[in-house]
Amino acid sequence: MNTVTIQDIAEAANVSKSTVSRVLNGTATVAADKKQAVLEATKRLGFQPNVVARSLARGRSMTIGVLTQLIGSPFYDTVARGVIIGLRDSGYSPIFVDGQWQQNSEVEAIQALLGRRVDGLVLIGGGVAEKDIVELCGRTPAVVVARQLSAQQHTTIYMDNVDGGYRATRLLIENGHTRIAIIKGLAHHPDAIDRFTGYQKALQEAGIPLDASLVLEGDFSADSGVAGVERLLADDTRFTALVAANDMTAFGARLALYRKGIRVPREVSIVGFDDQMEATYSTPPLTTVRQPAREMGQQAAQAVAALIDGEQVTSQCVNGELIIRESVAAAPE
Amino acid sequence: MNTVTIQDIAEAANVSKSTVSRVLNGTATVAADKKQAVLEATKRLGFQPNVVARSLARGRSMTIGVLTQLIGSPFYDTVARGVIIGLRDSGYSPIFVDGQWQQNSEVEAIQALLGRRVDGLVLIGGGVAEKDIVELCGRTPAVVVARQLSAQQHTTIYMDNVDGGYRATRLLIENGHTRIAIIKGLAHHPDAIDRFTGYQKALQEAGIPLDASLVLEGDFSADSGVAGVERLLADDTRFTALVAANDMTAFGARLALYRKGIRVPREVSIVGFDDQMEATYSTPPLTTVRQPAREMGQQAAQAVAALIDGEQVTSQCVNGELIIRESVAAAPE
DNA sequence: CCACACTCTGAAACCGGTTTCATAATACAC
DNA sequence: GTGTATTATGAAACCGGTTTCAGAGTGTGG
Repeated sequence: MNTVTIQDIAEAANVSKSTVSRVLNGTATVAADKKQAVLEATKRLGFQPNVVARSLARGRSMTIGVLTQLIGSPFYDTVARGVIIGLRDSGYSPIFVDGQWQQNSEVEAIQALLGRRVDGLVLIGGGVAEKDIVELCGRTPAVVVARQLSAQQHTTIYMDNVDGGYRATRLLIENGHTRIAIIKGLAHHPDAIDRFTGYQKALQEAGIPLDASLVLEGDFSADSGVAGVERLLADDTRFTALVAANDMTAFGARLALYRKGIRVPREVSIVGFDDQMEATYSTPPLTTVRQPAREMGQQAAQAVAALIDGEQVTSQCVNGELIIRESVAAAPE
Repeated sequence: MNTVTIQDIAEAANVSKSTVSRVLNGTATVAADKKQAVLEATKRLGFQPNVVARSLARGRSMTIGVLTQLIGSPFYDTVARGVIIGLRDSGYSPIFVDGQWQQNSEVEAIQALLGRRVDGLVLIGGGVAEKDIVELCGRTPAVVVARQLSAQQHTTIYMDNVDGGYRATRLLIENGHTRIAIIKGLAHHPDAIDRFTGYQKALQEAGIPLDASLVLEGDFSADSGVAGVERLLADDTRFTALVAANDMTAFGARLALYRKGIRVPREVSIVGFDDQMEATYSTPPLTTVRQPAREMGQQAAQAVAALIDGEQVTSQCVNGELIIRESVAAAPE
């Protein structure tokens, strides 16, 4: 049975609960012989302090609540993994809840975390309105990651997606492409909107008019990549390059092209977003804008720990990194 | 401030703590007017019960500890996701710790969970010896998933990897292949060993002698897929089909073949393991043995909840499902 | 030898809930 | 109308720790 309590130790060592606590936490000096006795009893009885009781007494739970959006892209998983890594050796344990990209379930999830009296919060993505976040969290330190917020009230760590979209498109233009299609992400998703903005910006800068027939709707899924390319082909829209909302969409697009016997990159160049693991090993290896997902998660973890310790933490905007592989080539004649 | 306690509600509603608790939990009948007053005060003051205190008092924390191995393959992530889904609406929240595939850190991780007085444990994969698991967990219900244990002491949910390896190889044989290479997973990983056993079994049954030059070491990574194929090619070993330890390895192998201009599946057929999301969209779409990762996680979650409720739960051995796509074709003449 | 400072240590209060127990109030039967 | 069963409710104990507080014991200085 695992129910060895501090009281049992106290009796075994012939001291009081208080003394046991002091020995175990090193909060005060204790006579060497008693200390020894306590330590011995602890070992002998296999005492494991009850974290729940300790949390209650101390008012700190030593847990960080993590709200994540697990459905869909591997990106959020990677951020979450980063949080785990960032928390390692910090003494905090993460506890995860899933927002499912739905506002009401996100709110519920955050409340569940708060009810557990987490010491801090990491919110990965999500769609809850900014002011609600502020209100919900109250005094609990929180950092928002992989999502851009306008308010200064929260520490946020995010990638500049406008810049990312711009650079992806820019790369294609530099390779001589002018007929550049784009398959967008979820219509209301800020990342998707920003990337599209970057796309437009690059086009405009190069004096290439925006052609609506080259702009396809999508939802970050591989299927929407397939559908986008099929649509382009069915409409007989000429294009020599493609910006995909993310790598999954790029994979879908690449498959649709493969099915039609269209060579990548000889006939069509592709750029993705995220740099998920498989991008390195797709055929051809995918050129993509790397989102430093793990690093962002890690930073978020460290930021929230710092916030709990009362330190000031500033928001971070990281830039994506263009990973050049083999899915982009010069535009065909 | 979020520190509204049950005491505050009691005062506001002019009743005792006990009554508040009874109203909130429905544990006893309370006069309608007092009930009303309590509910009103709860709402007005925005009371959120302190889960930590409640856990301590009830002796149940309503959390399930999940030990996962996050490093590496997407498979474990998917199982973890399944656990989250399986726990949804059960009232339990998962709390994750990472074992990093290292025995000592796994033990530490489990102890951390136990210290948090989790009500149950889900152990995903991992390498801790069986008897240690039994000893560690003590009275805490635990289920082991994605790992086969011999002892009956724990509920375990796992895939039959021997059968999986057998069926993958069998498929290739049925397609007329006799020169079937295999790139194995981590040397001491039970899944890898079992899959290789299945491979041998299929070969033997078909009267094909085992050729050591067709057996390559690997570690479940895409890189080991690349290396395996390069090795085969460098040694000039003839092969027309390839069993990969998992999908990532298959992707690596496929890329290495692509680099050499060897067509898949026309010249070489490939079978993978896992059916991770990208397998559907690789070029060509990968034929693979699907591990029902999400389902296994989900089942594990439900099993542990059932165990906590004192129900009997039996171990489950699920069979992998052969997902036929386009990476396998008849052996060339 | 006494006063005072300082070090250890145990008793008790506390964290915020749940649950037992006793009692007051009410209902019901006769 | 009295006795008894039943119901509603508050006081207090409890979960397992931490922390405050006060007292005992020891040491030092005058």
